[in-house]
Amino acid sequence: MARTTDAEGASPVPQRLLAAATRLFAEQGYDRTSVQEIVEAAGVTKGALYHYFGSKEDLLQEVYARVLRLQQERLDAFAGADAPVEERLRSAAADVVVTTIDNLDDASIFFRSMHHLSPEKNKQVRAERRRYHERFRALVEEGQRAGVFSAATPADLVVDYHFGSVHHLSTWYRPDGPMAPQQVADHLADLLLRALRP
Amino acid sequence: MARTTDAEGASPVPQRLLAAATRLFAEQGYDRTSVQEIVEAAGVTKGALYHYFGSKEDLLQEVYARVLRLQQERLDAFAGADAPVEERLRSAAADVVVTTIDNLDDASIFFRSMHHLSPEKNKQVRAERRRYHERFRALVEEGQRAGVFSAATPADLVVDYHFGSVHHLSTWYRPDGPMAPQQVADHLADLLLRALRP
Amino acid sequence: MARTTDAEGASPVPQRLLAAATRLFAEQGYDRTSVQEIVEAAGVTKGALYHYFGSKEDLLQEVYARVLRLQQERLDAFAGADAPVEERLRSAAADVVVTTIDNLDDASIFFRSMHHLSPEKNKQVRAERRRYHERFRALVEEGQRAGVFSAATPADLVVDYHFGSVHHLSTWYRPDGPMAPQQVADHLADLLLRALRP
Amino acid sequence: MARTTDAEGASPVPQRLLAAATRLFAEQGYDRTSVQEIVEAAGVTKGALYHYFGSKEDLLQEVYARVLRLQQERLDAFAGADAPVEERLRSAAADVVVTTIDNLDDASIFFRSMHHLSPEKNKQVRAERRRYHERFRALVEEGQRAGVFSAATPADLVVDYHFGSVHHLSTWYRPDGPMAPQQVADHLADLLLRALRP
DNA sequence: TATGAATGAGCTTTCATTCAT
DNA sequence: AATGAATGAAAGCTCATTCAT
Repeated sequence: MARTTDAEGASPVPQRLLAAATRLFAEQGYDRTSVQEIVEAAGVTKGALYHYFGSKEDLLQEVYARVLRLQQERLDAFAGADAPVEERLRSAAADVVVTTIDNLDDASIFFRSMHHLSPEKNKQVRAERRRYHERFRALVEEGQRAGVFSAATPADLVVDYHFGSVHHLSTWYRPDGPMAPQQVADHLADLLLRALRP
Repeated sequence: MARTTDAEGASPVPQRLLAAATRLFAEQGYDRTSVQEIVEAAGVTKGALYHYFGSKEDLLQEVYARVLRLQQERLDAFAGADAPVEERLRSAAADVVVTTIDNLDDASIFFRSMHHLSPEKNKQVRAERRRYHERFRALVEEGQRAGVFSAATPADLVVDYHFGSVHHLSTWYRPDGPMAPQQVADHLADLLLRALRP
Repeated sequence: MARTTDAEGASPVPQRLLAAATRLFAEQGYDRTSVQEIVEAAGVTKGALYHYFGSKEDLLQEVYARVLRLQQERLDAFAGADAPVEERLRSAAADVVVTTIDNLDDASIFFRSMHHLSPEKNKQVRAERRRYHERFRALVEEGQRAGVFSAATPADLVVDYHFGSVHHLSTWYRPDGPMAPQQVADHLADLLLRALRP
Repeated sequence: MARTTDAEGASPVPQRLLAAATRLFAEQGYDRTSVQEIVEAAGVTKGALYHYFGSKEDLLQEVYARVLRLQQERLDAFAGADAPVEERLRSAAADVVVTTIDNLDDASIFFRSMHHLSPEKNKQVRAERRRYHERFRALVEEGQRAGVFSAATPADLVVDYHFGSVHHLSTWYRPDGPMAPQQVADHLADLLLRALRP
């Protein structure tokens, strides 16, 4: 009866399905992953999947929702801390790197599979994504207004510059490589802060 | 025979197929694009496609090959110019942004569909990609050795930092938005150079 | 008889299920109607349905049984009345038209979905149907023996001729059309009686 | 390798598919017939079916189109003949009965499966059906104006009365029964003409 | 009396690819 | 050089029914 690690008995069925889907979507991409593979990995049948999720796409959306919620919570915590703005930006910028590396699966899916969502759901995800972006941008603008950050570059562009590098992590970062997640995070946050020096 | 895309006097059919495939892959993704759609868009039949290309995947590889060759040529030109290293880096960094925006289709495909290539072909593409990365890194290292760039961050990471933002362009840049390609390019190059200030 | 909507609370669960099934089978056909739709329309769950009915097919059979019982009762009343045979035939022939129009849903199901019943149940329904046919035929034969109806056509065929037109009603009759049910009934009964003139 | 009677080699693939579908739809109904059954009966694969027909529904529509064309042609011939109106109506009314009996499969499908067509296609079929009805009605009206038919009943209703009995044939007529198709046809046409006597 | 999670078989349709011509 | 009929495997999804509670 032994199946894969996500197999039966361990946790409630919806969670098992979500975990299996996350791993497989990240490994193979959304289109290349069949519903059959997902249910086999989760140790259930198709009927069970469709009992809990309306469609394969719904499963993808749930993955997104979970990631977005998590990242937003962390950003809010770091951005709202009681510290100078440059420290808050640095710690938030580094944290998103570490979190992303710790969940490279989620990150791969995030940037690669967004276009598989229906327009409607895509809009929803983009809206939440926007909230995240804006919270980060507000940090940059706060520093620019305070004069501790250069205002030479529009804050929007600064945010996209940094998140580009986060997005890119899943392309090049390897857990068995020479750099620890925290090291990478420190370097990337440092680059951001240095770019913002007045 | 003349199999390459821009070669002399080749039949227009392969080019038409390549162009159609590029557009459709960018719009819908590789998996969501059927061979039938491609041949219809190119105005030929399936038999013709399989006469020129061994498989759908071959078509994708050709798209990659074309993009990679183009970008490598441009980088070589900028990096090898007769100018101070900071100017050469700035112009190369800005140029890749403009070129990417001018060919957002290619860029979308590039970062989204790489994993659809077979391991063998993937290796080939990664090798060429590596050459590109290394030429860029060499520029950074040259500046670091010369003391005009800070050496606080490993050059590799600097390159990935910048290319992350380039990669990210297809996610957020809109041609009808407020910023012209050159403006975006100048800002992003500026951020890079500022981050490298000693 | 208080059948408000099919929603919960109004009437006993089996009736609610039967009413919902009747409407949905008529609207969409037996195969196109899912058990899920039926229980939702009836405001209960699947378990409840399977508590009262052994299967989806049983539900269909109940619909048939109800219709057949009703029509047989009416025919018996009209055919056994104390009146000349031509009046009894005319009123019975007209009544089945009015009753059918008043229950077009039942009629649609009757002629369209009979083949969904298992052979066993089909036989049962056909037997009851036969009883109905024979009571009607007896009326015709009575008139033929009495010389008030022409005997040129076998009574069986006469009955099928008339019931063909009744069957056909669900194809063309529209409640919002120009003719009232009773008008249609009078015309069709008249055609039958005229065809039987010696 | 022996398959059913519709199997490979006999006739072109589309015809084989159409023939197999007609038989199966009539025997089991549209919903109960799987695409798999059709292609097996025709001795081809699913891919072949979808090469020629866009969908299962398209197959049904083709069956309809063929029947409608045939019946319209026959009616036009009989109605336009050079003979007294009562003879033309009688022969047309009898012919549709014989033709229907000769193609009981088509008739079963016709009246049982119309509602499986999409609204769009249903409209198309209804329009052609209407043409047929109107040609027949014109015959009745011609006789009514000429005074050879009673005008007591609206011509529309007369037509529906007769076609009800034709429609009904697939419910009761059995080829191995006591009456030959032509006998049934003569009786039914006779009933119609008798009902129309002034 | 009633729930609803779970099953497993079956459904229609899509698609990259082959091959005789 | 090019066609297009045909394949065969796999896809996402539906559904009547069961059963522990």
